[in-house]
Amino acid sequence: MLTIGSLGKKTGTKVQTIRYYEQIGLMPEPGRTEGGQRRYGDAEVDRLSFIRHSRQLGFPLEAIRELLDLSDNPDRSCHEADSIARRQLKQVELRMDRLKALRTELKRMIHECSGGNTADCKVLEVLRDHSECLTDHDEIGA
Amino acid sequence: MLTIGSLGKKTGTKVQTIRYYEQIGLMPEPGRTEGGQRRYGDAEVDRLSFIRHSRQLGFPLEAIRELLDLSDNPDRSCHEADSIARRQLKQVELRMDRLKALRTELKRMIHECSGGNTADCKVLEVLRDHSECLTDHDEIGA
DNA sequence: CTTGAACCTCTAGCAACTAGAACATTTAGA
DNA sequence: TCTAAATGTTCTAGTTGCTAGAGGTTCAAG
Repeated sequence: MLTIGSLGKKTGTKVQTIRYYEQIGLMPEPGRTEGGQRRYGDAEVDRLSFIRHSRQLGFPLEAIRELLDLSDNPDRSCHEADSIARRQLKQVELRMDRLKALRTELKRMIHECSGGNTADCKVLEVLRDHSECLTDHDEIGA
Repeated sequence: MLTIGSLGKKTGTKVQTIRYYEQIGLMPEPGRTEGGQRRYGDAEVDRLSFIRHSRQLGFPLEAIRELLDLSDNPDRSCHEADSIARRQLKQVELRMDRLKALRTELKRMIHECSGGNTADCKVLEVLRDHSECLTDHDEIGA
């Protein structure tokens, strides 16, 4: 039986995060000691690892909820899990494209900066002038 | 003199967002009509464009605050603006690296999925098994 | 003068945690 | 067995960068 702290260490998860997952129903309510402390078994280690790994792959918690659901019902079609993963791949590729464009523009603007004072700073100039900009995405924040 | 709505249209910013920027002190408090409605001039268009463009390049609002500050003081060294931009470039490159690893793993897991039911779904299997994982970044969510 | 679009403030919500206060329990050593 | 430190508990509020809604006011056109 693991304490919440050792579960956290085993899975690379902060204690607060585990409690948060419990609160939103991603993790089950675990057993407690007499004194009221949480105690976990192997099933919880597995489940939390699954969640963390999925998070590292960028899946949003709602997608993970679905995936866990699928995982709990071994007779359902694999199709759904596959399509969730494909959706996620698309997101990742979209973000990569956007980041590529950003990198290009950032590099250009840094490259052209030659020091001096801000009056003729290329960085600021580029930011001021939107016209040469390659990126006209509506979405923001990579 | 522009209303908040037309300023928004000109700069591709939602009205709520403009008011939010004002609230956190990124945009100045504008003049008002007798009836209390905001009215903007050219300076505000420029400032908001600067902000939006910077946001599109992924700069966090705090960095933009610094950049605006530099921009307001033309005699200060360009060095600071440059280093903010470089910091941002580093962030972007870091994110790209991470996304590349994620894409690889997602592709692998989708590729290996052959249909059937979830009992032997590769997607779920990969998520369950952390051992083959390429990504062991602490940070999450690309 | 009326109508309807656009404005106003204020509050709450989103994702996915993170941090802190104030207190309780557990565990290992003396 | 006692005690002190480490770890646990709940609860609330903060983070970032907005977005949405309620409920009311102002503006400009016809």
